[in-house]
Amino acid sequence: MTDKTQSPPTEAELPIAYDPSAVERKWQERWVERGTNQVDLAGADPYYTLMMFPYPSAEGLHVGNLFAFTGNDIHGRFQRMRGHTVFEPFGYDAFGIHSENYALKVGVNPNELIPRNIANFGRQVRRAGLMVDWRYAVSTTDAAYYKWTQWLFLQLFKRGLAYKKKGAVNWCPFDKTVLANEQVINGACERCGTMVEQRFLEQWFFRITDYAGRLLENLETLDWSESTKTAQRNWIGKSEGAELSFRVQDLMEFAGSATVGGGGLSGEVISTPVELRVFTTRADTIFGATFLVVAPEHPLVDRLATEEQRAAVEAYRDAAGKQDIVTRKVNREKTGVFTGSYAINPANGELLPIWVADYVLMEYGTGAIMAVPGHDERDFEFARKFGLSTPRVVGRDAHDTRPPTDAAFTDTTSGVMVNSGKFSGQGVAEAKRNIVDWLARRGAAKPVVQYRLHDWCISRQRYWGPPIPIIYCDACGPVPVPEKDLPVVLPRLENFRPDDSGVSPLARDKSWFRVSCPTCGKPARRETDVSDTFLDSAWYFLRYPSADRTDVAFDAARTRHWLPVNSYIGGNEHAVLHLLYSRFITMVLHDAGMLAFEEPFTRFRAHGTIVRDGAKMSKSRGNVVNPDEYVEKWGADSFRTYLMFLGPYEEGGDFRDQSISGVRRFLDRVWASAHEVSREGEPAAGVMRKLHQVIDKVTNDLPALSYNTAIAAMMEYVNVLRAHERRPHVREVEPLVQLVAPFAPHVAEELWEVLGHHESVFDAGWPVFDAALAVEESVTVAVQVNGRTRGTVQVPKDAGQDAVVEAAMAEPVIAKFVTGAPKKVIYVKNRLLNLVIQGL
RNA sequence: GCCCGGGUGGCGGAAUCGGUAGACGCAGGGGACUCAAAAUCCCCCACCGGCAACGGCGUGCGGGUUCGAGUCCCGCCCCGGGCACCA
Repeated sequence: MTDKTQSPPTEAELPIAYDPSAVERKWQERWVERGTNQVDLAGADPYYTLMMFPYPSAEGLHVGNLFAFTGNDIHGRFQRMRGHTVFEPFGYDAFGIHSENYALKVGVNPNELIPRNIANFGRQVRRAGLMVDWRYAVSTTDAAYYKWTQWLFLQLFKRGLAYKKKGAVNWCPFDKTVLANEQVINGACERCGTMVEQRFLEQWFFRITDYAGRLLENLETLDWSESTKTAQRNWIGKSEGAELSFRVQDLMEFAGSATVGGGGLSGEVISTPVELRVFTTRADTIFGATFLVVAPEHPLVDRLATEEQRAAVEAYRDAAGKQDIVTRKVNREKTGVFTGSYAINPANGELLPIWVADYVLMEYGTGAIMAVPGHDERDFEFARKFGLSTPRVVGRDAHDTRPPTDAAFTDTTSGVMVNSGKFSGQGVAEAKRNIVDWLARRGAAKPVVQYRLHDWCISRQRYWGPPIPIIYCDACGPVPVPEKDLPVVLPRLENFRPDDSGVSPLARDKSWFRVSCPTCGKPARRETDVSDTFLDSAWYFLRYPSADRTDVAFDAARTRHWLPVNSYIGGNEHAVLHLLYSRFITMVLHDAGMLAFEEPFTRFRAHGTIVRDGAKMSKSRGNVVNPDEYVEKWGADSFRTYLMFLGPYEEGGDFRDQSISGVRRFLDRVWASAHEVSREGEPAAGVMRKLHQVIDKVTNDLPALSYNTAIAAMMEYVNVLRAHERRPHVREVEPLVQLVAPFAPHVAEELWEVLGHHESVFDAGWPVFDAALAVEESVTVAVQVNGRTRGTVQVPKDAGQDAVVEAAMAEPVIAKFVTGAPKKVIYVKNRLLNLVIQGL
């Protein structure tokens, strides 16, 4: 059977050589002619498969893009072959700083640059053979798209979910724009790496914090990668704790009909002591509080500062105000100053000095804390520096009462309360509940839930984005642009470079921003900020099925039919922001009665990243893979299949030039098999057995995105198929072509035609697994003696233990280790026999 | 510091429930075909010892549980990513 070469085929018998470029050109044209990739939006059994749409960079398609798209395409093609009507749309996320900075760098207006990039990107994507229905492609930069982004803003505005506030914001001095907290990485701008500064500007925010609880709870219902869910949970950052009130000594608050001022207090003054409220998750440690700390921006700072301390407090606050947000957030030595005031610990009546320190953040909790240096690392550090005491209130046991000396004792699981009055002896969790209850009864505590999540700042003082649809009128205030006047078209600006002024370049175009008020008709001016790119991408999945509609953002019937998205694939770099914002927007529209569901993506999987030679691809390293080159050399089918083969899809892998040849050889062998088929006689039982094992394997691997192992299984089958000196039977090859189709669509179409079919292989269904054909009649059972493998025996499938023991003892190599009667025999059917002689 | 991943041959990686570690592919070695080369086809390929049969050893390190551990438990080390004064 190795004599395949005995009668070499004549020239005429040689199969037509596989020429990928010819095959791919042919089928890409034919798909267009036949409308193969056009989805019937009213089709039955809809399946919406989505991938994160790309930013169309000037450098063109990156292998990482293609890796992501291909994985999604395979999923879509597979679902189609299984009988679904599959919608696999494509689009471009082309607004934003990334595009604008590049335009600035090369000196080309983004209005020209972006369409050029999109054209190039589209060409590359088409070449890769994606099953995209281009009739529903979108670009966020089209007025027909961003009209609805603006509409979306108005929906939030209408519901009080969009508001303007002046706040400390992250300002990138290089990009000259405000950044969301999410876009600041280790204190630096995520785009350019410049250290971010603090500025106070009027900004538009979305009230995503109103949805924090739902965004967190709903995660339980989603079929998402656990790591993505964890990232979202951490970002939302729920903390359950308590708000505690500390009465400030000798400081009163006046209410009622009282008047305060020149003439002193009037007779009917109602005065109450000022309460300083703190948030804590460790109410159990209240007996260990030795001081309080307020943030420099805390509204009570002025009143807390005593005469003697006023100068020091003001100096400290001013210095803190000049610092950028980042410096404050980075770990560094603690600083602070005593206000001169004291507060009363509601638990034991002790007087606690009140400090101002910038390690307490105004944005979180109440902007004030009770410091328990014995049991909090930061408070410990602060207490050390300023010579404050660090008593112990939680010990390893009831006798462990001496103050921690080296570090705070932060263990909350095993500790026992000490030095805590009547709560001493209780466990931490128990004490926490009891102390909050006890203080609550006296009006000094209430249970509170806090989130780390901040409201979403959507203003950008930049050019390349959708103008925020608001008009400012001196008489009427901020007025939303009436929906009938949308879109507010982004005007073409020749000078779109941002400057230090803190206002958008759009503020230079007077003819654009000067308008009359939609309400009163008086002269007014437009908002000149544009919105965050993340807003563009927070709803694009809603737009796709309705991309051809000009009258609505998303058509109700189509949305009902297609959404939520069945499968969403994307990069983990968007695991937090994009997915969180999309979920938020979906919830808002759900609450507005426009969507029946509140979660947009039923299933999400993050794909891995591709590195090359063990390192991230980057221009500076010179290890960037240009897909065009490889498609040219090996064909899109080989390239796609190789990308899926180089590692587990959800982990990515290492790109090696040499290794593509193995995948190409595999496709060559499939090609040859299809051209050599025989229609005579019957398929070989052994081949059919392997075939059905592989059908089963591939059918299970594809939904799990285990593409690399599916390909390995198909390779194994081809090895079996071609191991015999015979022409393969048509029934051995047809299912193979179907299995290969999602990976290598062009070759599969060609071979399907060669095998005599007229319809697209993607409309030919999926091979049906026949368990009876896949069954092996004999199996190899490993035989161990005392747990060490000593050999194998070939036995009939499902053989009983006695038969296997007998077969094993018949093998001298095994029997020689059996030195006595087995004390115990472990038999795992069809797998393993273990004879235990010694031990036990 | 905290939270996620991950560590298996020369390389990329398999091993679904604790059951023959290294599937599949690349690279390498040998052979067939060829005037020759490419392509194709066949064989070998963790490491140590051995001509071989075979034996030993082996999944980052150290312990443990088990008849049996890449897989489970405890304690570490290293690499990649995310968060980072969030009370």
